Amino acid sequence: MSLSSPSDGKNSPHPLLGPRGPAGDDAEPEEEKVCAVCGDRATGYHFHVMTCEGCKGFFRRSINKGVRFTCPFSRSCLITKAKRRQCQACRLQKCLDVGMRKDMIMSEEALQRRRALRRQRRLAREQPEGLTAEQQELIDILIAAHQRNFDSSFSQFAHYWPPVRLCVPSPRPQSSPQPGSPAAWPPQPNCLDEDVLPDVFSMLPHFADMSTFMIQQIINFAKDIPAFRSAEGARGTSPPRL
Amino acid sequence: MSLSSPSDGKNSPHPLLGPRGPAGDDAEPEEEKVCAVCGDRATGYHFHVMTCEGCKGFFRRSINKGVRFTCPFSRSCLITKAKRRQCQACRLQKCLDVGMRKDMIMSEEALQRRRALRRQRRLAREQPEGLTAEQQELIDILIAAHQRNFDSSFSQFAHYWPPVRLCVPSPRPQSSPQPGSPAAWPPQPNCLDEDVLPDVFSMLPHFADMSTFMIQQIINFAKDIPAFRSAEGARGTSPPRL
DNA sequence: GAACGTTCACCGAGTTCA
DNA sequence: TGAACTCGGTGAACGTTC
Ligand SMILES: [Zn+2]
Ligand SMILES: [Zn+2]
Ligand SMILES: [Zn+2]
Ligand SMILES: [Zn+2]
Repeated sequence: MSLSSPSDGKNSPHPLLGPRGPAGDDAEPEEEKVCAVCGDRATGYHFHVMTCEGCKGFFRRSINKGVRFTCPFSRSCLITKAKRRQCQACRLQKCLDVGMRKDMIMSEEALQRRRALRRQRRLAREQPEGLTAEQQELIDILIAAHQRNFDSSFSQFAHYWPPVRLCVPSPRPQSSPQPGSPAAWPPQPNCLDEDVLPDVFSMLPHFADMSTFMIQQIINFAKDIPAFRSAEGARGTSPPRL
Repeated sequence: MSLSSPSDGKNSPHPLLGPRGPAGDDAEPEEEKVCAVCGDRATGYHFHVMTCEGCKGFFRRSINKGVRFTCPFSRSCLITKAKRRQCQACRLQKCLDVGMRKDMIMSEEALQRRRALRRQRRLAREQPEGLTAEQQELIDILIAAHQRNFDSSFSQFAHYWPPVRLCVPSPRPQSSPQPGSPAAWPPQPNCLDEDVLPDVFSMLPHFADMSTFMIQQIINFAKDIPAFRSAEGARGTSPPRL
């Protein structure tokens, strides 16, 4: 098998994994699954490389701790299943050589979020919450509508940069930001002098655009709620087309 | 994200417009079915764009969960079949860029309605399914016999008016109803005086007639039920001839 | 048949503990 | 340290509706 070439067609999902292949022929579940680092039995792809459980954990721990190992020998130790624990420096080097990617280790911040989310879910699962089925359904509808339509990161507002920054007219010879570039935000306090106030009016069309967008979001949210639609039908009022 | 589409040949105007391929060669396997997002084999239009099953599911899940992905790189990752799982942010961005429409994802409310309707139909379909064929047959027989023999409007009782109304002997010079005419029913309260009680006995023949009619109806109903007929044969009892 | 949703093994991250 | 876990994302296969 091609040695762990980084461009390897790792897309081989073993089409015979299903109903077992020991039909008699091939008779070889034969695991090409060999750790690219130490040669032990691999358990799958870990950080983009087929490795064993040991090298998987070793790589994550080493990278996360950020320690720098030192080889007591000539930095060319052979890494085998039996000797992999002898030299951490060469083991880690081998991990990197075969292509294990440190960027596939979750960041500490991502971990925090994941842990918090999981704790939350655990709690919610263990607290039955004496709610009616209808109540739970309504809650689900509201949550889904909110999640679908609320841009929690406000990334859509990136399309609504003002044509000219408010602080540009400032006499200060500051680092003049390029128009439209997302730099120097929020505006510096010195930008709030009243000498720039007249320009505020020139921003009105921009504010109008943003308001339109926000109202659109709210309408989309409301459209996902049956109570709103039924009220609309009863009153014959239709949401404005935008 | 205009620059994230170097290999973005998704602008192919019509991969398979119309029933005939452009090649003219009939019997064209036409593997123009390529996912506009990742290049994998597409399975049809999903949310307004020709995509594979993976991108279809990914798009629905991502939108419904409302999560906001963050690209660990420069937000210009190439999306291919092999690498599409590497960066969810760029994959979702590509989905939106090629025109996948989030408004074609069913809202939670629509899903709940769909699920409820399906449960209802399933239940209605499986409820009778829980019965034996014989049981279902017997139910049909009973219903048919009932519908054939039960006079749900009691219109037949119109033939059994008493020859003389109970309240006729009353001294009151009321509107003496013509015999056999369906008027002034139910009897007025003043007819219930005990001075008319002796006349009740004169009604006995009338009651007998009515009872006879009703029993007749019941017998006719029973005759339409095979279980009754077989019991009759076994015990040698025969229904009274009327 | 097209295009929605649903299901459910499977995969690979992290996590636990001897 | 690593074998054995938890668990959420993934996507091929499938069910349903029009
Ligand atoms: Zn290993
Ligand atoms: Zn070494
Ligand atoms: Zn795709
Ligand atoms: Zn990216």
